[in-house]
Amino acid sequence: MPRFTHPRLEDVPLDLALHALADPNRLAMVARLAATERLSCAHAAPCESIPKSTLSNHLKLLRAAGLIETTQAGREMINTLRRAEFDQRFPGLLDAVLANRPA
Amino acid sequence: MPRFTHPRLEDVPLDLALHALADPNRLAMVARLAATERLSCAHAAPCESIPKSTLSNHLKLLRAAGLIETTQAGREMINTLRRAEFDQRFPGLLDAVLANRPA
DNA sequence: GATAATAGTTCAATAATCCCGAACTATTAA
DNA sequence: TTAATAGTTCGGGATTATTGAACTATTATC
Repeated sequence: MPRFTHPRLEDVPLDLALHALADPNRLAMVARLAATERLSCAHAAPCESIPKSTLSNHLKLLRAAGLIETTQAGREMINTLRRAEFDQRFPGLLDAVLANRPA
Repeated sequence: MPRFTHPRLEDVPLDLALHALADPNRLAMVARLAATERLSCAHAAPCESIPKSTLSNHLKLLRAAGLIETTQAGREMINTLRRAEFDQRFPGLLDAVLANRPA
């Protein structure tokens, strides 16, 4: 099973971070993680209708953007927001984005 | 000659705004406009090497995102940042993005 | 005025990305 | 062992991005 590689935040360019956030589904997942701390991939999904492979791809993108960390726990993958690190790298950015997210 | 249509900011979804900003060239243009107030398309370009058609397309995207307004002045198109409107629609967002932009 | 130059748009074709079903892997449950 | 679960990876079709070439409108020059 894959052991994921997580980038150092200093290696994440702003563009990549913005791109990761510039999608309703991904942003919804980030918002959930911001509120919930730990979520399996399936539980992080914004809705049931989104296919597994698409979801997996979204989470991969969020990982590459330094937004989430994924660790294996049994047969689940547990995702957490790398909030402190992300906030240190891009001060105020995630707050501003989340604050402007539609309800 | 085209008379551009500019969206009402309330009709601009967050995703579109973030997507518009999630590109180094477009973000550089926004930063220039934030500093310079009025720029023709060519002068808004972040570098010489970027082709005209690409530049035109970038500016179209920025318009669609409610970030810039383009008006014709002679044979130039003058672009200005719709900062007040954008800030009202997405409070703190543009500030946060610009503040985190690489130098 | 005609001609050329300028500033940018639009079009069309190629390149790069995204999405998602199908097949696969690893772990737990029966 | 067999089945179920949780997710990844792969491949191809659909979408989007990039850019050269042709075009349009405006100003400058002769």
